[in-house]
Formats: sequence, C-alpha cells, structure tokens
Amino acid sequence: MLDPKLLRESPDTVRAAIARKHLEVDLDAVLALDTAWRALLAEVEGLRAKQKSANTEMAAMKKGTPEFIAKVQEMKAVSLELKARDEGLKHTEEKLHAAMLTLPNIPHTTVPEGRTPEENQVYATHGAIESTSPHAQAHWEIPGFVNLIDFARGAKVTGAGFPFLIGDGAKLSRALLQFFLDEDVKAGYTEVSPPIFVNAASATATGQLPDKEGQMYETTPDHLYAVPTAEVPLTNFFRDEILDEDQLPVCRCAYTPCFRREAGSYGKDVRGLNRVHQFDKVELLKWVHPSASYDELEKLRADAERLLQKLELPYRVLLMCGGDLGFSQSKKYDLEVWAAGQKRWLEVSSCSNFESFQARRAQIRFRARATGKPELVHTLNGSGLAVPRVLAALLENNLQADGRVKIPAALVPYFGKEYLSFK
RNA sequence: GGAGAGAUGGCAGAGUGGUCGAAUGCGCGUGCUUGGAAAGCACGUGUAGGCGCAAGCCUACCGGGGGUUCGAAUCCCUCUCUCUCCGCCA
Repeated sequence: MLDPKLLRESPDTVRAAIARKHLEVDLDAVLALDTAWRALLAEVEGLRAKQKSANTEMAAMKKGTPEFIAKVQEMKAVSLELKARDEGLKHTEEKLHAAMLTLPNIPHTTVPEGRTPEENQVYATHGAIESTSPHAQAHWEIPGFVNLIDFARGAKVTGAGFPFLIGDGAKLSRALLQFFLDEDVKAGYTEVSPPIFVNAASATATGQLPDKEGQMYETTPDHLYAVPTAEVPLTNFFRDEILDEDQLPVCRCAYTPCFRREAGSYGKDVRGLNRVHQFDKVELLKWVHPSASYDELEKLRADAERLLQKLELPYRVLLMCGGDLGFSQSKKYDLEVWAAGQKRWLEVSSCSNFESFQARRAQIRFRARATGKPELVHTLNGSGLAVPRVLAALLENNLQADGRVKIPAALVPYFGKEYLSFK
C-alpha cells in the first residue's frame, strides 16, 4: 500500500508510477474518495467531541434533576446523528481502503521503461550456453527420467503437478536444499523453519489476498492457506511490530515446500519440472533501513547468483522493466538458469525491493534513533533458490554421453557421489 | 476432545457505568546532586488519524468484532489467543 500522504500531496508521482507499470487505475476516483472521507471524519469527530464534553458536564450534575434529564434528551439526538454519520464514514473508509489497495508501488528510477517481458533488460550473463552439454535433452525426455521423477503416480495419488521424487531424484533435491541453506547461512542469513500454513491476515499483509486467492490452496474447515512461498510466513513474523534500529538489517532464510494452484497456466511452460503445484524452495528475506535498501538489493542478488555460480550453471540476470514489474515491487531482478535440453531460460530466483509497500500493509516498523519515532522498514526478498528448475537444469546441462549426470563439485559432499544415475 | 481461569501502556499490576488515555511500582530518558557512580530528588516517557504556516487543537485505541446506554476498560453477545487440570497422541 502507498502512503496516503503521497497520494494527497503528490498525485502526479502516483499517476506517473501507474503509467510506468502500464496499469489502468482511476486515480481521480481515489482522490475524490479521500476528500469525502476527510470531510466525514471531521463531522464525526466533532460530534464525538460534543458528546465527550457533555459527558464531563453530566458527571458533575445530580442525576434525575430536570437539567440532567434535559441534557440526556439533547444528547440522545446527538447520539443518533453520530450513529448515522459514523456509518457513512465507515462505508467511505472501506471504499477508500479498497481503492488504495489498487494503487501499485512506485518503480525505482533505475527501472527501465517497457511494457512486456521482452523489454526486460539483460543485466548480466554468466557461463557459455552454446558449449554446454552436447548430449542435452529436455529433462522429461531423458531415458529413465520416470525412475527419478514420477508424474503419473503423483497424478494418481494427488493430482497433476504433484510428482513423486524417487532415489537419486529425491536425493538430489535434498542435497540442493541442504546446500542452499548452508550457503545462505554462511552469507549471513539466519535459518528459520516457519509454519507452512498461514491465516488470512498474513496472506493479506503480503498481498496474496484478496486478489490472488485462487492461487492458493485453502484448508477446510480452518480456512488456513498453504504457503505459496516462505515469503508469506517469514514477512509476517514481524507483522505489527516495532524493531530496534540497531537490529537492522535482519536477514533470514527459510526452506518450505511451496504450494501454487497455478490456475490458468498452460502450454509448453508447464512441461516436466518447469511448473508444478508443490515444490521446494529456500527463500531469502531482509528487513532493512530505508536508506540501505538498494544496496541490500544488490547484495541479495549477489547472494542468489553465487549459488548458481557454485553449481557451475549458466544463467542470466534480468532487470525487469516497469510493465513486467510486480504490483508491489519497486525494482526486481530475475535470475534465469539455462536449460540446455529445452534450450530456454528458467526463472529460479526473483529478487525484489518492496521499499515500504509491504511494510505499510504489514505494519512493520523500526524506532529511528534520531527522532525516537517509528518508521516503516523496507523489505526485500528473493529465492535462494527454487529447487525443481535448478534440478531440471542440472539434469539437462550435465548429462553425459553415457546417460549419467555429472554432479557439480560443490554439491558432491551433499549428494555423496559424483554422478547421478537414472537407473 | 472435556472442564475451568484469564487477556489493561515496554513490563508488572490497580481499576465493575461518567471527572479514566487510564492509579501505583519497575524500566527508560533528561536534569539536579557526586571526584565518579549508586541511592535520592524533580520533570518527562504509547500508537495512529484529522485540522493548522506554526504553536497547537481535536479524535480514536484497555485482545478482535458486535450490542445495551445520553455515556463502556467497566454490562451483554460472539470470536481469537494464553494458562491450569483431564483425556488422546508423533
């Protein structure tokens, strides 16, 4: 959510932000609601003030005297009027709040112009994609793939997109998780194991609700949501809290399974491990001082990149253009790994700065030493990393002539052997 | 799952219809005192919103929501959470 003061004092900034994100929002309607709300608020507060001073007068009077009874009669009318006005105020407030939630975060000045994913800027590319794996095949076409990852059985037991991982497949997935967590902890993140179901208040604070309700799995009868990413429980950890300035930055990492209904997905994107309903991911989260958030974003990106470098996987970094930037993000880098068999890039991490947008919605603040007043923190997050697509890239890029997959040196201590077998 | 007790400011803990944004203690901050510290003394110490150039003024908040009343921390309903006991269980 944006600062209402920013909207009032500088609506053109907001208008420009909406344009850069290529969204359609009736800003004038929001402004009109805000004006109406303030007028109603003044009326209601005036009536309350009247009620309060009458209360003090009546406390000093003797009950049952004619003047007391007259005052009660007078204040009955005020009470009725207040009730009516207050209803109008609440109604307007709800509409205003809903309208405020339709306003996107302001893109950072370094975010490139653009409308579509094609206009994202290729910020950096690492590793040679042409020379990798002459034997590469799309991972689902590698002979013996079903011995490692069984979609058919998963579909029988649960549904499409819930594969079983078996033998070396399960082991490689576990090795990657362990490797990611160890590296992230080394980089200064504190490991957290959060709940994987969250309540509606948490899902609302991070923006999954109300708009993306259909993307989450919901439980009955408790109405909890299976987390689509560890970002949700992790960010909500400090919801409605005031941190010490000295605490910042707080850096945390967490592994969770992630559950996404992916309603509306189709086509070649969804083959194999590219898109599944349940997957494992390590998420990186930072709560930082506003003055440091863009430095922290670069560090976050570097931390995620280092994982791919140690795995010796070719990848590129995209700087998202305004139109492809998420609703709540100010700046975002995507990390895409090269999948040699499919000959395409797969997104394995998305590193974003939300500035105070999430923090305002979740009311996460710190006490500024200079003023003693609470201020909103800036939040950032990024994957470090998502397992299935990294696993897919390893299978495709490192496939040898003999049908085995070479395990990168950094992962061997975790995997326990140098080659993976499809048998 | 059954029975009971509770939720008040940073913490502890008063307050059962009006003068209560809330006693008192602790903590914290500033000052006095001191060679320095402790103790002591004095003053101060929540969050949010609106109005105002400002000084400041006003309003809301006693777990959440609803109700009764001229008026609710206080009475009623409801939800959530915590604690104790019993049962069950990895």
